[in-house]
Amino acid sequence: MRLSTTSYLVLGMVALRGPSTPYELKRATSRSVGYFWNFPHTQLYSEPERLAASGLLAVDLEDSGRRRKTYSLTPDGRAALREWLAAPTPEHFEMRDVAELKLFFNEAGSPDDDVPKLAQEQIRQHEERIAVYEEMVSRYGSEDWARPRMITLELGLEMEHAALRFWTALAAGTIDDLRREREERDVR
Amino acid sequence: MRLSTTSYLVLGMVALRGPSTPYELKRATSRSVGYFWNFPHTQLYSEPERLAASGLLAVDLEDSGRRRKTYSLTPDGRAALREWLAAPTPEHFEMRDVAELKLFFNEAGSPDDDVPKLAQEQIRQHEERIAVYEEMVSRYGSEDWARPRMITLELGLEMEHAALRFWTALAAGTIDDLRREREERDVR
DNA sequence: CCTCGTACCGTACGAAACGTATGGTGCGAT
DNA sequence: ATCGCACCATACGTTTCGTACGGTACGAGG
Repeated sequence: MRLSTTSYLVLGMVALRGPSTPYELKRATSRSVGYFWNFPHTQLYSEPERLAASGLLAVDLEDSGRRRKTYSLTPDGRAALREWLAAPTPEHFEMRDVAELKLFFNEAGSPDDDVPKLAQEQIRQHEERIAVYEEMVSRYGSEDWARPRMITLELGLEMEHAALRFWTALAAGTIDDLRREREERDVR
Repeated sequence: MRLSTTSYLVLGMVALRGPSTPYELKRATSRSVGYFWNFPHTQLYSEPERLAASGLLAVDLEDSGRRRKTYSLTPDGRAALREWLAAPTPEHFEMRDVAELKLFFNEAGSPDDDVPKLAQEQIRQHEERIAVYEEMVSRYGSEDWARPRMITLELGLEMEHAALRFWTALAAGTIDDLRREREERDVR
């Protein structure tokens, strides 16, 4: 069976807390590790079931009252967790930011200038951020950050300035690139 | 029809570039706006189709050679984009970071200390990062960052210290909380 | 007691996203 | 002229998402 990151999150959480019910896992993750790996709470009901089916968790059913399942780690589960922890980690992380998206399209404008500008306030905030980024870049030095597809901000100490350079460069450059590309096409 | 963020990304991109084929969109997004909103390239084939079905894009089929569809913005599409840009933006962004997850479970250890520690080098990097975060926090001040469920790091100028405080606090505190919770239960 | 309200807890299910795998197309090099 | 490779498009099975609903305990107020 194929294990996703969410699977390991469950495994890790059960290892951490000992035998747990889905609801307990939900409470324990929501304000901690959930920040690094977000998912709907329904996964905490379905995922342990999958893991139990593969023998990585053991189930214990409540005999009375509320239907409730308590999951605990099996030796196999512990081994899987251990293996995952030991395995090399991808050097990128993913992010999805609606606000930055909007700013992107706003800055870019549309061919006939018909896309509405965002509120002044939002733009001001954006500019402040850019300024902060630039200051940070100058503090941490600069480097090439380009990466193929998929998320891809550098991790570790590199993270800060890679991310910041990225944002800065994006706001400063890429939009011009797109404009240029468009004008070239329009000439033909 | 329900529009997702990806829908608006397509709309915005077509507004930006003018009439485009999916492949052109793919190239244009992959190294720019795709960083803020990642998705598989197949979406750039299916999503415009959906949008065309709702009349937000117009399709133009190539008559010869390679089967190719060129999409362009309709007035309705432009209106939808405009509406989205004008609408209030959620103040959070999402992230998914496997490395931070691993560090979390590593630091936490397991009840019987049977989960393997990560390599020294990874831990060193983590500690360096924490140090940087703490320095930044002290530069930008501090504030409460707690948030309900769902990703939720503050956006804007707040972003840096909220995110940094979060990481710092997480590494320093939450794990102890979980340990404590576990021990309490074990006593009973 | 006993009901009613409310916070707590669990799951079903349709819709969307994902990602791999595959197959066609054109163009330049040999 | 054909071969090879980069370019481009889509099908389709799997996973994830998130909403919406339904049951369960427990305490407050009658």
